[in-house]
Amino acid sequence: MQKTCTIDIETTINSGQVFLWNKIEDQWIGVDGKDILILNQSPFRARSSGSTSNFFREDDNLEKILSNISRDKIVRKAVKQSPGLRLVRQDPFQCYISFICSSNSSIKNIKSMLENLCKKFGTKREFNGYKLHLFPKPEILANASMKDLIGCKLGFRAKYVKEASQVVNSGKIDFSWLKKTDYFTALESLKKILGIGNKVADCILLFSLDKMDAFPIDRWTQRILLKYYKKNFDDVIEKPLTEKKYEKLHEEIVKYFGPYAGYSQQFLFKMERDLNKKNWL
DNA sequence: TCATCACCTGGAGA
DNA sequence: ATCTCCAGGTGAT
Repeated sequence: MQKTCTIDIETTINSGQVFLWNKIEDQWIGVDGKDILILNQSPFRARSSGSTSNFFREDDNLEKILSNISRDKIVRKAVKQSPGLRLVRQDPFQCYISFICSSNSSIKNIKSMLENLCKKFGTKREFNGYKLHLFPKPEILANASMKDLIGCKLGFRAKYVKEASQVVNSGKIDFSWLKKTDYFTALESLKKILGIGNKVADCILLFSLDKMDAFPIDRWTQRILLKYYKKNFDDVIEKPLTEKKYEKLHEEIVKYFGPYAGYSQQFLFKMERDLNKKNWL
C-alpha cells in the first residue's frame, strides 16, 4: 500500500512510454490493449475495465532496484528528481505497434497516429461513463487495407504496421513466448520484422515484455550518454548509431548500469527532456 | 560493415 | 508566405 502511494501517475504517463492517454479533470484515462484504465492520484486509485493489473509493475522490488541503479551519481540525481516515475507493463501488441509508429516521429504525432488507428479499427467501449475506442486487434490490422492505414496518417509506417500485425496474427510472433525467453533471443526475433530496429525493439522489450536489461538508445539517450558518460563508454558518438555500434554500446551500458539498466534509462530520459523543457502528451 | 539518403506528417523557426 | 529542419529510426543501395 505504501509503495502504491509513491507512484506519480502524471510523471509516469508523461515519460514517453505511453501515448493513448488523456487527462480529464483530475484523472488520467488511457487505453491499454483491450482495457480502459482510469487513474487517480490522491487518493491513489487505478481502475481497469478488464484484467489489466500491475500496470505500474507493482510486483517489482523497487527499493532494491532503485538502490541498485542509484550507485551511479547521475541516475541517483534523476531518481531524486522524479521519485514517483515508474516503468509500466503495457499490452504487448499495442506497445509493439506504438513504437513501430514512433520511428522518425514526435510524441504528439505518434499519439495522433495511434488515436486514428483506434478510431478506425478499435472496438468502441464504455467504462465509468467514458466512451473510447480500444486498441485494434492484430487480426483487424493484419487485414486492414493500405488505403485505410494511410488514412490514419501513418505515412511510410503503414506498411510496417500491416506486416507486423500479420506476423502476430499468424502466430510467428508470440508475445507470451517472448516474455519468457531471454533478452537477446527476444531482441533477435523482433528485429526480423520490417520497421523494427534496435531502438524500437528495446522499447517494446522494456515497456511490455519484462526485459529490464533493455536500454533504448534514441537521440535523447545518446545526448545523455555524450553529456554525462563520455568517459564511461568507448562507443559513444555524436553521429547516428549504426547497428553494430548500437549493439556494442548496449553491451557496455548493461555492464555498467546493471540488470535494471532499463530503469536507469527511464529516469535519465525523463530528467533530460524535462531539463530541456520538451513537451509530453 | 559502413556511409548516405529517402521517407509520411505536423509543427516550429528562419 | 515559403522554405527548411527536426521529431524518441529504419530500410535500401
